[in-house]
Amino acid sequence: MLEHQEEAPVPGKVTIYDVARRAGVAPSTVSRAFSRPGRVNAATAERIRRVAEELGYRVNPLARALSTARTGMIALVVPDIANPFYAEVILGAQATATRAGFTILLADTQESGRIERAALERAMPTVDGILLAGSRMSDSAIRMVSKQKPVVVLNRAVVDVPCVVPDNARGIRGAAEHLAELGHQHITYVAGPEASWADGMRWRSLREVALELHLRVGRIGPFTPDVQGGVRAAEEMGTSPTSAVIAYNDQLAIGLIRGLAARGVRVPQDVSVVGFDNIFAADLITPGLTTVAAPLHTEGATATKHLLAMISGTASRRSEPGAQRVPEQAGQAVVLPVRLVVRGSTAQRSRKRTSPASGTTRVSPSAAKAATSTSAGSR
Amino acid sequence: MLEHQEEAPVPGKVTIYDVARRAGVAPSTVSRAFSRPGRVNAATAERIRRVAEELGYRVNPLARALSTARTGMIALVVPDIANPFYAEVILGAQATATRAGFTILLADTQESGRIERAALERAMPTVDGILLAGSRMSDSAIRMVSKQKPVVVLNRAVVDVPCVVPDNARGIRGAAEHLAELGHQHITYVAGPEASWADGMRWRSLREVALELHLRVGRIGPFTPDVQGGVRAAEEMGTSPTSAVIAYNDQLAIGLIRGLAARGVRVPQDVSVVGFDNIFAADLITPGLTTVAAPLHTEGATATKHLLAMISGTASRRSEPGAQRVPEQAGQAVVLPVRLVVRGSTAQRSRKRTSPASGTTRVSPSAAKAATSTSAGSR
DNA sequence: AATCGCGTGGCAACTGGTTGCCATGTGTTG
DNA sequence: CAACACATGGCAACCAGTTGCCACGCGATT
Repeated sequence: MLEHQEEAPVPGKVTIYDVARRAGVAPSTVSRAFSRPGRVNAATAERIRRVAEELGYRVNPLARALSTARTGMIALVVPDIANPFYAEVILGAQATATRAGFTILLADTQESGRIERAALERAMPTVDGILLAGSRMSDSAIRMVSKQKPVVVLNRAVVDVPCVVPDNARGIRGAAEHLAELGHQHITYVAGPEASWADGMRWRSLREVALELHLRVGRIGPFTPDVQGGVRAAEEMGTSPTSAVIAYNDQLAIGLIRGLAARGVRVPQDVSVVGFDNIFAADLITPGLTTVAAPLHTEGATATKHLLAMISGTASRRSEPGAQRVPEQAGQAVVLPVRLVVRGSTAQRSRKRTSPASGTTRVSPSAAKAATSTSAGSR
Repeated sequence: MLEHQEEAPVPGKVTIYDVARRAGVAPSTVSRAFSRPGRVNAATAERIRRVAEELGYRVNPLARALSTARTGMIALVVPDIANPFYAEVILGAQATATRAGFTILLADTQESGRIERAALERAMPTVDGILLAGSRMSDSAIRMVSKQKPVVVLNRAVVDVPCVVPDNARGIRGAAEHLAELGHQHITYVAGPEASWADGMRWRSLREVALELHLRVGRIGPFTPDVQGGVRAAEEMGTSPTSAVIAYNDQLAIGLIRGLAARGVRVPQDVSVVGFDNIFAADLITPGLTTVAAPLHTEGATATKHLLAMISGTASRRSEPGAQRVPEQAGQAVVLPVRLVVRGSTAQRSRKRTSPASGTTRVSPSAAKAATSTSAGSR
C-alpha cells in the first residue's frame, strides 16, 4: 500500500543478496527461506521475511526458472480464440491454472498447423507443460512434442498422449434419437474441417447410430467451422435438403439456418437443425439452436488438472525429459459427459415435402420430456 | 524433420557450450553469432550456425532474459475472455505481437480489480510490457504500474499513460443522430458497470449530443455488461419504455431485446435499440442489432504496436524503469474511428404509444443511406 | 567422556546466456 | 617501415537464483 519503501525505491531490483546483507545471513539462506520452508530456523526465516518485506523483495521467476527448470507457466494452444467454444475452454483452464499458481501462455494458431508448430517452437522452452486444444497437427507430431514436455490434448484422442474429450458418440446418439423421435428418417451431417479429429468421430458415430435406429444418413462438406461455412453448406444443400440436419458445430448450424432462411427454407418447419457445443450464441438466435452441450469449462479445467499432475510428477530431477508417467490410465482418454439441449430449431417432421411412405405423425412423449431449455450463459 | 539428430538426442539440452566445443570457438562467439549478427565473421557465423543446426541447438529464452532483462513476452490483461469483444482485441494484439517475435501472456481478471492486481503481480517480472484492456483498477494504480513497466491502456483514457480508445463520442453521436432521423425524441441510455470509463464517456457524450439535437435522454443502470444484465434492464424499464434505447454494449442490448420480447414489447416496432461494439453475435440475432462498430481488431493491434515501440525505446540500458518516453504525444490517447452499422433493431418511430405532439413521420434520406449492413465476422 | 546424530547456516558450483574489455592479426595509411 | 585503425575472437564477470556438500554446535546416547 505504501508508495515508498524506506530504502528500496525500485522494487524490481532487490535481490536475495540485498536481503542477505541486510539480514546478516548468506544469500543461500535467503533463498532457502523462501523456496524450502522448514530447512531454515523458524526465527531466522521470520527475520529474513521481515527484511524482505521491508525492502520490497520479490523473487525473480526467471532466475529461479533457470536453475529449477520450472517456470510456472503452461502453454495453451488453440486454433481460434474468437471461437466462443475455445473461449470457454480457456476460461476453465485459466481458472484452475491460476489457482495452482500457474500462468497461462496463450497461442492462437489461426487454424494452421504451420503456425501451431511455430508457436510451440517459441513456447516450449518457456513452459512446464502444454495444453493442445483442437490441434491441427498430425498425431505423430503431437507425440513428438509430448516426448519433450508434458502435454494434454483436448477434443481429440491421440494414442499414448493423455487426452480429454467430450463424449462425441453419446452426444451424436442423443441428437439422432431426438430427431428420430420427432419422426425424421433421413439425416444429413454437415462436416467440419477434415483435419479435425472430432469431425471424423462425430460422423462415424452418426453412421453407427443410424444403423441401429434404421435411419438414413448423408454427408456434405467439409466446411470451415464458422458461420460462413454454414452459409455455404446451405447453398450446397439447397437442391435437396433432408428434413433433419446435424452440424459439426454450432457456428456451422447457425450459418446453415441463416443460409436456409435466405433460400426460403424455414427452420424448424421445413428442416430441423442440431448443432454441437452449445456455445453462448446458440441461445441467442431465433429459433434457439438445439445442440449437444459439451462441458466446455469443465474440459479446460480437467485437462489443466491432469497437466498439472503430470508436471508435478516430472518434478523429480531434471533428467528424462518425457518420462512422466501419466496420472491414471496411460494414454487413455478422459471422456466427459455431454447432454442434449433442446431448443426451437428442431420440430416434428412435417408431412408435406417428405416421401409419402410413413406419413403418420408420432407424438413422442420422451421428446417432450427432453425439451427443457436452458438459460443463456451467464457465468 | 529428422527424428534423431546425430549426437544430440535431447534437443532441449544443447547449450552454447556444446556448440562452441563442436565448432572450435568460445561460447561467447556462439552467443554473438546469434544475438549480434555482424559482430562475428560471416564464415565463422555460418559454421556456428551449421553446427548449431546439426546439434539441434535453440537459445534458452530464460537464460537470455536473465542477463538482458528482455523476455519477449507481453502481458494482456482482460476482464473476461469469454466476452467476444475482448476476443477480437486479443486476436489483434496476438497477431502483431507474434509478427514482432513476441509472445502473449494472457490473464483474465473476471471483472475484479483484486484479481487484476494479483495477476499483474505475477506477470510483471516476466514481461517486457503490459496491455491493459478494460482495466478495473483505479487510475492511480494504473499509473503506478506504468512507472515500472511500459503500459498501454485500451478502452480507457488515463492521464500520463498511453491509451488507445474507440471514438466513443462520435459513435454515440452517430447513434443518436440515426435515432433522431427516425423520429425518436426520447432516448434511454442503459448503463454498464460503474467502474467502466467507457460507460461514463458514452453517457456524457449522449447528453451533449442530446442538447444539440433537442432530444430528451434518461438513464437506467448500472447493469453488468452481459446478456443477463440486459434482461434485468428490460424488467426495470418495463413500466415506461421510451421509443429508443442506446445500450452500453451489445450484450446488454441483446439481453434487453430478449427481455422486452418476453414482456410483449416488440423491437423495432415498439422500441428501437442500438448497441455498441458490433460483436459477432450482433449480426446473428433477430432482428439484427444496430450498433456502433468499434475497430476491435485494430484496437488490439494498435495498442500492441505502441507498446512494442515503447519497449524498444526502453531498450537502452537497464536503468530508469519507467523512463520510456511515449512514442508520439505523451499521454495523449489514440482515438480510433468507429462507424454505425444499421440493422433491423432500429426503425421509424411508430405513431401510436407516443405523445401526439409531432405525429409527422419523416423519411430521412440519410438514414436510408446509412443502412448498409455488414457481413458477420468470418476471418 | 567419547560418539553419534541432527538441526542450521555457509561456501561454491551451477543454470545458460550476454557483454565490457582486451589481445591478436590484418590491412591501410603516412 | 612504422603507426594506426579496424575486424575478430577470447576471457571473465555478471544476471538472480538453487542446491550439493561440508562444518559447526549442541543435545542425546552408551
